[in-house]
Amino acid sequence: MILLEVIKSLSNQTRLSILEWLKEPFAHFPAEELADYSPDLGVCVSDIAKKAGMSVPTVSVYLKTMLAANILIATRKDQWTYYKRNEQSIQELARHIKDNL
Amino acid sequence: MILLEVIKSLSNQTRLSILEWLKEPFAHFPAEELADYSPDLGVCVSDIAKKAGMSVPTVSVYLKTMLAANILIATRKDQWTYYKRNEQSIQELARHIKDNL
DNA sequence: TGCAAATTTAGGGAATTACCTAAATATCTA
DNA sequence: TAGATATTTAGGTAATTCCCTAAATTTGCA
Repeated sequence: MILLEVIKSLSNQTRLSILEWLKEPFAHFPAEELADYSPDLGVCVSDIAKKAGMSVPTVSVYLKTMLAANILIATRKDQWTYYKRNEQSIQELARHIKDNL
Repeated sequence: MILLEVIKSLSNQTRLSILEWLKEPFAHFPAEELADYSPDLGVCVSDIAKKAGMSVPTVSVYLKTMLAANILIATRKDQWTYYKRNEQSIQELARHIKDNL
């Protein structure tokens, strides 16, 4: 884990919020959009962009940044890319800060 | 704790390194400079700046940023300002990421 | 094949951050 | 009080980040 990369991927309010929204999708996204939601997949880019009130390209890049830091997991299915949290990496981050920072 | 503020204060390699150096001052600063070192106080600004290879003003601002985020503790003594880690806050950060992020 | 929907990639302006030097301030000491 | 040392504040340039629109790509489907 490259700590600086992970921290940078979280050093923006929108990206931090996305991570929180994905913790409980049903609490943050309209039910229609989650019609065929699965915890395996997560939420697609355009739904996240709508929630963030930002353009799809901006959010797409944000998600890729977090994916590169291994904080999110992406799955392409048909024409959608779904993102979910990487709970293991988030716990690893907490552990790393606790023990090594 | 304002998570974003804390994360931003750590989102720079130099600031991250400073936090690590302060974990074990004797492993990272010349013994002469630590002649009257005390864990209560920590290390002074100019010693940290020298170690970082950066100007004193830059490092002074960096340290203030981390102080504002409550990740460091500052003590003014005579004409020196000493900085040490705020271990409690660092553990609180780890806990916050573990439980709330 | 060809259109439609979702996403990604490119390109660019605005805002923020990085980091410097110079100047101002604080504090000790002669 | 004057000088020396440490730090902070101010001010500026360069690099990076933010976040947009336009264009290109991917994939499903008629």
